Amino acid sequence: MQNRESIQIPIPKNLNFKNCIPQIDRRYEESLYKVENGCIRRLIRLSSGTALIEITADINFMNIQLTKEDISQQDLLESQKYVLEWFDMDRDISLFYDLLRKYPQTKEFPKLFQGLRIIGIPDLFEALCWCVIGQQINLTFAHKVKNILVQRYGKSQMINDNTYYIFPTPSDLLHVDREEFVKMQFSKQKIDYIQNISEAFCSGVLKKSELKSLSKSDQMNKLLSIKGIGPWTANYVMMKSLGDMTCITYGDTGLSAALHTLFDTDKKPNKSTIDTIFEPFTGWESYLNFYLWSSLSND
DNA sequence: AACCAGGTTATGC
DNA sequence: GCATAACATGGT
Repeated sequence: MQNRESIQIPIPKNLNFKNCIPQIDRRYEESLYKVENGCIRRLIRLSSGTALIEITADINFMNIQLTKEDISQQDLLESQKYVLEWFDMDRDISLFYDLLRKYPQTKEFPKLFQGLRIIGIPDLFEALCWCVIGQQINLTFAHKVKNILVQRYGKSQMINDNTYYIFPTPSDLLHVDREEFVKMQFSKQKIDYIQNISEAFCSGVLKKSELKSLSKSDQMNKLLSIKGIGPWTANYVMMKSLGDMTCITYGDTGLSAALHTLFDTDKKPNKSTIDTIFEPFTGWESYLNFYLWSSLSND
């Protein structure tokens, strides 16, 4: 028997739910959540089982509807924590906005993207797999591959005639035959990477909570020690999953394009060029990186 | 039809 | 250390 409960979270300064939605609801197929009329629905994993959350917002509050069997206080707490992390709500970004206004290339950002937060990927394993899938292929295709993987190996639940999926766990993928991955259009190289990463989680080499307690350079080294995780992926997941605010996705196609357009750099700016541009944003590199990505689809 | 895509590893100088 | 090739295939 499904029960329903709701939670209200006051919306912090410089968080605009409506302006966050385009970052979640891209024009790609997506099976991990549904976005419709300003409402985001997705299945999430709580310690006592899965739950559907439906997120809406008015001017002052974010409203989270929880659907689950036997909802406990703990479930409500964990759901709230999930949303706070997903939307990076526990952060005051006004200092970042002050910095953006200082420079001609970014001074319009606070207006253009008012209240946009880094949209996280709370599941570290999902973030890493997404990086591997997306490596060197176009995003349309990458989303197709991800959706097939999710629908085939992720847990699903039917609620009110809709099927919702959760990204597969490392053990869900650990023993999937290579042939099955080939059918899903993974390259042999990417199959190795996915299996390496799954194994790292299953054996305890990689664990989000443990990684979060390490220093930045230790996190980086641990991630880079796994075959399939390079500098781009390490920075990406540290930004999107570990809450590190100082990440730059060097070599990233989108970042390069944005810097070329806005800062008149080479089409593929090198590390020192990028560092010079990011230097004044120390402590907010991830946000600048994220806003630069957003600037690509906003012309 | 050619070129590119939310990169990473292996190899060679 | 830095440049280059191989990976692998759909999208534009």
